[in-house]
Amino acid sequence: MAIELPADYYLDNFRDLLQFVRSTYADLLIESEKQFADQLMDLSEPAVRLYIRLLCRSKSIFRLDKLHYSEIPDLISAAAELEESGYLQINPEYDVQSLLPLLTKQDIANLLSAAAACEADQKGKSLSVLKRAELENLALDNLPDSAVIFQQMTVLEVLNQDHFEVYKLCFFGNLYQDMTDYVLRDLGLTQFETYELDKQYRAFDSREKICSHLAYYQCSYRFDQLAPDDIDAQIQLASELPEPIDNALQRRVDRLRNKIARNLERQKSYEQALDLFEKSARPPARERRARILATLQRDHEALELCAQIASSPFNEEERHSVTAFAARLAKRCESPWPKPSLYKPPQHHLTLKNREGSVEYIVRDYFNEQSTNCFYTENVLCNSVFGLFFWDIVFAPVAGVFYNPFQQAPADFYEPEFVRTREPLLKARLDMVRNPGQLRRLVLQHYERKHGLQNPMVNWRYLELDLLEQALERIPLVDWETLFQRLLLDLRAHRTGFPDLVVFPDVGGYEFVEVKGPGDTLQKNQLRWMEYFAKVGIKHSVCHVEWAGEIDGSPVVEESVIETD
DNA sequence: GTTGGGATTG
DNA sequence: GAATGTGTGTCTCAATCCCAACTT
DNA sequence: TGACACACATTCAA
Ligand SMILES: [Mn+2]
Ligand SMILES: [Mn+2]
Repeated sequence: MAIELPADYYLDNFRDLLQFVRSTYADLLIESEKQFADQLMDLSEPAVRLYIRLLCRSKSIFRLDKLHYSEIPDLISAAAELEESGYLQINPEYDVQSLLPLLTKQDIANLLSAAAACEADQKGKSLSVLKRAELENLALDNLPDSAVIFQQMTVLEVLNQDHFEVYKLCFFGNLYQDMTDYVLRDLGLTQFETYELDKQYRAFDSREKICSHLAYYQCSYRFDQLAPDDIDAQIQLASELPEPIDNALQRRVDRLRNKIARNLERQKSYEQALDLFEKSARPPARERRARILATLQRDHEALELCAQIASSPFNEEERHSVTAFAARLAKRCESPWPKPSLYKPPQHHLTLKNREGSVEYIVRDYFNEQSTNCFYTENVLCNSVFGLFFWDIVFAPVAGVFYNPFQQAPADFYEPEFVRTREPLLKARLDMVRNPGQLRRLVLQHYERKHGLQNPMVNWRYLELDLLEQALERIPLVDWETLFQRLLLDLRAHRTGFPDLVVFPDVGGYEFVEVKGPGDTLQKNQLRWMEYFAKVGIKHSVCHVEWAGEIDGSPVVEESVIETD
């Protein structure tokens, strides 16, 4: 199914985005941003085409001689027109360092030997054995001025990228999506559910919010440019983070704070890390603070923080994260602390022959040779059935959560208010589970009708129909209900940690099995699912695998499958 | 001479 | 043998081109 | 370009 895009595809897409934002955000755009769109649309088509081509590429400077667009035969006049109207700079005043990425190794070597020849400074002919970075250093020392580069080539710099960023941010609500979303959709590669787009709902409802989000992305970008040991710059950067003025920004800023602070912690800048983590409201900020305090021997403060976490955890994950740590800490400073009771799931041990492929597939195939049918699904099964069953509620028309056609989920999907806002719908749907046939009907119906459409919980690639059929047949309705209930408690955190395998014995029933190869142990999120299984009576176990013929990795004469309990 | 990481394209 | 921290690989949209490191 | 699960190393407490 080769889908052809119209010849004007990138013009159309660009105009669509620009015009949407230009009209929807007329009250929030500043004058220069509006002019950016208005004047661009007055330029000749070849000029606009060239501008969009360059604007959608990842760098901002280009070599004219490397550009070849069959639909723009006269690049020179298009570029001249763009420069005339301020959308392009020809041969911008960049220093040698900024221009180097335009050059190949061969280019740099040629420039160097030309410069050396002029100065009668003979260097060895062996420039080509140097690595790229070494050549660049040589160039920085020996190429006096970017003029020598401009003698060899014409350079174009695309201007007004910052204005386009504003348009993209307003349109998508973020800066990680871009024009390729149009292409992927129109090629049929990622298809989105159709939901009502009300023009009154926008990603941002004030200029201040737009600016704050832009500032956040600036900081995020700058942090990625910094060296990990550049402590001062990171602290400075953290202090420049914008005040979070909506939930989305709060989430983004706190995630960046955590990222920076975690790095400071790694660099042993503990005090600064503590300060920054304290500004963050999101896990694992408090946990990290407690651990830092403990390494600083400030045990009582650390324990106090653990007590705070225990009494008002952000979520189950955060509460769980410090249980073992706090107990050890309490023992160290002889303070009282409830003894942590770790759930121990049922275990069994398998000795199998090692072969190519991951241990999960090996165990799956082993089970399939026994009298069972077994699938390696991890989170796919539970999440996908959830997504299919609640499909229309996920995409229910709630005010303000859909503002562009490229959303795979409503804006609030991973926030607690997702459940709060849709409480009656979710409750009614959950009550439907126990009615025989309803779950199966809705899941299969959505599997048919929505097949291939993006959904935050559905993984179409790994969700096979026979898995779905068997799971719906074997897993009792009450079990589905309890699985959904846990997912709804925290869609972000509980969508992970589901056991590797689902096993359907020929004799009936089912079981979730987590596979652990040599040296692997249960992760915390996996243990929490198992704890829950135990509480609600869902059969589950951990299957530890050892390799036949190996002891501690060295071969031993033995074979055959051994199973022990 | 191959390959592996990118950027670009539709 | 827990409990930590840290590093890796696998998803990737797929085809193509360019370029820089190399017997992988 | 992360999210997620796993692999591996180090440390520490019975
Ligand atoms: Mn797994
Ligand atoms: Mn596993």
